[in-house]
Amino acid sequence: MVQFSTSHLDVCFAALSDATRRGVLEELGSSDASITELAQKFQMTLTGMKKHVGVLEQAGLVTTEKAGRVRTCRLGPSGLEEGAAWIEARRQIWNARFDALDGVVEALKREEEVDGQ
Amino acid sequence: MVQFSTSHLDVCFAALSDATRRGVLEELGSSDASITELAQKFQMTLTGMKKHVGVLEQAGLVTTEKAGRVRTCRLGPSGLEEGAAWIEARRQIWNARFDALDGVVEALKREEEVDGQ
DNA sequence: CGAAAACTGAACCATATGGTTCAGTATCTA
DNA sequence: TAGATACTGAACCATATGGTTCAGTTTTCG
Repeated sequence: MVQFSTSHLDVCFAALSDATRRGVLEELGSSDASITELAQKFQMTLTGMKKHVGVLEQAGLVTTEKAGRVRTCRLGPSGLEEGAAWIEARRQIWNARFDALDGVVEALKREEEVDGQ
Repeated sequence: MVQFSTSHLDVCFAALSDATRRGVLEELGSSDASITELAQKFQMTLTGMKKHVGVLEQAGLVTTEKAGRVRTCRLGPSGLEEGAAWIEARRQIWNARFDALDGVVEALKREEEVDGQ
């Protein structure tokens, strides 16, 4: 069974709960960027953006590296895995419960078989 | 392309960023519960737990119904769908980028294979 | 060298969050 | 009807969050 490191899920989901930070992740999905570039894109001071990047970094969602004056931000190596795993595990229980309530027992049965529970 | 209702993702991820609330969701995954029961389980005042339930309800993750004195909480009908969809979409970009970069991706791939559990 | 660019850190501010207590209200139940 | 149970709401508190400004520091470049 997967063990969820509680505190990391905290910071991971908290990082994702801000629209600006999700925007930064999308931005970095298409290309790496400096703090300055991100700050301009999101109409924010350098300092403000640096804080957001700090939060994302803390959550393992991005990594940064400074070369000369410029700190370059890129997507982290596996940041979303844990959060995705937690959500997927919950979703199985979720859907099983609603299938049962709807009277559509097929999915539930299948879940139970796989689950070994 | 999927359009993500920004403000709902905000409240959804924010709701998930607290360990107590994730615990409540797990609890409700096995059975419905009253505010009192949840408060006892998580060693918290009624008022405190009611706030947490309020946050989860706002996020669409639980629904509640009051019968007599007792408010019963249960899992909401589709609360995690949007968050899960956002994460999955990001993960594809994520993984594509790391596939291109090579490196740490092996472990990540293995995770994905096991994911079908 | 000297000035501009890019970041960093401290300090500040308003608001939100996670929790409490206390004082209700509504609903059982004896 | 009286008292216990279950919740509700207001008020409060400490800390966190999202943002700012301002005053640096380090690099780059003419």
